[in-house]
Amino acid sequence: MTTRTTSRTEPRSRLSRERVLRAAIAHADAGGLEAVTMRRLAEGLGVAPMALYRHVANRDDLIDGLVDIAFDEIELPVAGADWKTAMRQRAISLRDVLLRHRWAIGLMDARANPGPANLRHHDAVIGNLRAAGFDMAMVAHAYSLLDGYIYGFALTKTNLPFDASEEVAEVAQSMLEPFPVNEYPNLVAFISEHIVKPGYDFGDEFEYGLDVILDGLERARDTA
Amino acid sequence: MTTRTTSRTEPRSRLSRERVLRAAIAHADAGGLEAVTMRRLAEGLGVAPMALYRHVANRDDLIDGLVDIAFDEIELPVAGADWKTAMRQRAISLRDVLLRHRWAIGLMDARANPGPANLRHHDAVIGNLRAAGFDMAMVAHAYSLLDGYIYGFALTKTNLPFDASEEVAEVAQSMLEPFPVNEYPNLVAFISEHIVKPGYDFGDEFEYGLDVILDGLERARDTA
DNA sequence: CGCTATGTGTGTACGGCGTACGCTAGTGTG
DNA sequence: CACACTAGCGTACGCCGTACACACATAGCG
Repeated sequence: MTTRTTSRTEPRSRLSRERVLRAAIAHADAGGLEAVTMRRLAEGLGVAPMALYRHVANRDDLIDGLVDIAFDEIELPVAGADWKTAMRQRAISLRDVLLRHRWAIGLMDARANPGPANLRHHDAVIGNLRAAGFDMAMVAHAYSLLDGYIYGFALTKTNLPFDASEEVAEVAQSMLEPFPVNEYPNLVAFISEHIVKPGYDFGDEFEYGLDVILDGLERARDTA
Repeated sequence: MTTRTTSRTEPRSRLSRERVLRAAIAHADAGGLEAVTMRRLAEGLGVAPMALYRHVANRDDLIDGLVDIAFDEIELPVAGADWKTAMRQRAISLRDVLLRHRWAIGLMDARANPGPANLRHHDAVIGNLRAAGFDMAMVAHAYSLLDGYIYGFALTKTNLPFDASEEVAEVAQSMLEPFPVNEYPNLVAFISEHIVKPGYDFGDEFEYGLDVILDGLERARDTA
């Protein structure tokens, strides 16, 4: 019991920007960004809605805070390592963060007010590529290709209207049901002969594509 | 004057799903999906909000309609052409659609109720790759890599907090302003030595990355 | 012509949202 | 003790999607 002040003061529960952000992340992870409403947040924290505005300027500022927390969760590329290893690991880490915090996907590169974790991350990636002999133009090429792919893959995987591979078959069937049989023969063949087969998992595609990209970038750097 | 019915009937303006969707696209293109509210739509069409519900089931059904219109705007891959040419052209067309209809980016692959244009498009792409000698596994690899990149690039470009290259310098400066000088040396060098230089345009990165991917896929198919 | 069924547009209302504004009560510093 | 500062609150406003019951025009039919 740290009771230095006279009266009992607050035994716990004092609000703070940190507590608000943590509650917001929990809501967002569970129900998407739209589940993050000031009223629900306040209720969960046992506080009136307007109390939140003492700690965040408005909903947009709150979201800026969420995004920087997400950036902070990305493993920075290991400084000394081979660039390909380092980029591969940071790509996988970024993908993991995006799948853990689906709400972040459209936001990570969209904030006009980036936080420190955001800037630190980009600084480290650029430094790693530069150290590996990429010139500025190749850094720009590599960054846009890698991040485009990573964000796009996470976006696609997150948005797929099914979760587990067991559901695929029924979802696919209900999608095609309203249309004449054989209207889309290639699509039907692709789904029935490959996608619904045991062992296929869309999530596995990520590393295949990543390696195609990394190999391509290496070749481009070496022939430049 | 096609006056077959007795009275003057309606001189114009009868509502229809088509008219509602067209109005919604205009709003979305101008102000994003959040600008598409039933009330604003109705006002623009000179009609009461609830009138819209005779033509769309609800806001979600309306968005399903928008997405299928976007799919319909993608040029299908030319059937007879070399696969690389065809994929390149369809990728560029898809990117153009996504940049024209930014609101579509998170939605194209997210609908549980895809429309006919959506299915027709995927059927054509799969058919083209199959005809070029890609086996089912390689079709899956190629599709996920290409679409991941295309969606991700569009997402990134759309979200960048600046539009024209002239603004880059000031935006970058205002981003870094709150932080100590030399806190992010690699990032600062990258921006000042490359991004703000005349002639650099992030939009140009798209085709560079696209060609890296297409070359990588070709190599993978041939060595399989 | 009149009668009736059908479908299109309307008015009202409800519950939820973000947040502006002004108040209160408790705290830390002199 | 006085006082400024701060955190939290209550109220209110103007948005949002949409449920529901109704008005009205039209079309089919005798």
